[in-house]
Amino acid sequence: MARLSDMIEEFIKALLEESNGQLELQRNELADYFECAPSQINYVLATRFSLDRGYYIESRRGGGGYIRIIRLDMDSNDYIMYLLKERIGNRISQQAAEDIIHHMLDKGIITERESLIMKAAIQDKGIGIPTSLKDNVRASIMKAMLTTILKLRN
Amino acid sequence: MARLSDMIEEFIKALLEESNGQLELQRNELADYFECAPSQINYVLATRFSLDRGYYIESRRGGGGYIRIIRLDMDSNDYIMYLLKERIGNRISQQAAEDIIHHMLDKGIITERESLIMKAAIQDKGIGIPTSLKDNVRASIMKAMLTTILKLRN
DNA sequence: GGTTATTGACTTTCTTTGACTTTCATTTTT
DNA sequence: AAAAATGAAAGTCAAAGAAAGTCAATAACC
Repeated sequence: MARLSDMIEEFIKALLEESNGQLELQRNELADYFECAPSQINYVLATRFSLDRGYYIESRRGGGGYIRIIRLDMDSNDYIMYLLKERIGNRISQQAAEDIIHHMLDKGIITERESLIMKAAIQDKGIGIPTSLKDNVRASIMKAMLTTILKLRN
Repeated sequence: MARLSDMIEEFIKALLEESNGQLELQRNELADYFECAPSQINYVLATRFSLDRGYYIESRRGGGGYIRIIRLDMDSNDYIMYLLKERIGNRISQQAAEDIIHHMLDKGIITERESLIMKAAIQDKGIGIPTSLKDNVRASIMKAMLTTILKLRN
């Protein structure tokens, strides 16, 4: 039972592929095409095309409005440095960490197997301690793994 | 009069047979089919399709949700099963964990890169919390990663 | 009597929808 | 020409819907 959101995600990714990582679309048009509420498009953008997943969104309202989706393309080493120095502080949610791992896989920094091992390591369920500390422990683990990956690349 | 749980177990096993050891199902659908409470399905999964018995379960909630059941190849994975069931309890030292990872690398179960990522994830330094809990957290993480690897080797 | 099954109420997670708001461009009034 | 009205977008947020999870109470079976 394919989810609508997944179909829209695939559709947008195919368009991005064709158009070299950047595209503009009309929210209502797309909603019409998929016969859904316009706000469904926002949901897909928020959950599947977030910054952590490596996309940047710009838009404009009013007549002639649009939504522009940009696939970010940073050098992999720079990206990992950015994650270590800026993105991950001393706490990070499971969702955000998963999105980052997803993105690293997308960029070919890690293999699929590696991505699954990493996701296992940062799971709430995996980290068996008080919720208040989970995000902190997760941040530490994530940074330790990223540091290792960075080393591997140099 | 065979017990309901046994019937459901048989049913799922037959499906697994047909589908080469991996299948996806809808909890409510199956519960409807057997005219039982949905939570009965969870009971069957917990008691008959546990990791101990060689199955791995994944699921997702919400619209388009599912339950995925994966039959693991117990024979070729007996070392990992041993680790999960016997060797690693609810605590493990960094040294012991590293030894295990090293051994898995030696046996060709994981790649060198994977071994380094795993070691990063279970380092004392990686896990930034009170020493008293470190060994417990490490055990959880280790088991989560091993479980994932089990699935990968299927 | 103790273990194993079954059920149901409640919770959590993820998705979809719709009502309402904001922003911008164009057209109409004054 | 400036101001006001209109219409055409996109944004927000909360409610409804669609699954699966949890847990404790009861029931059934050795």
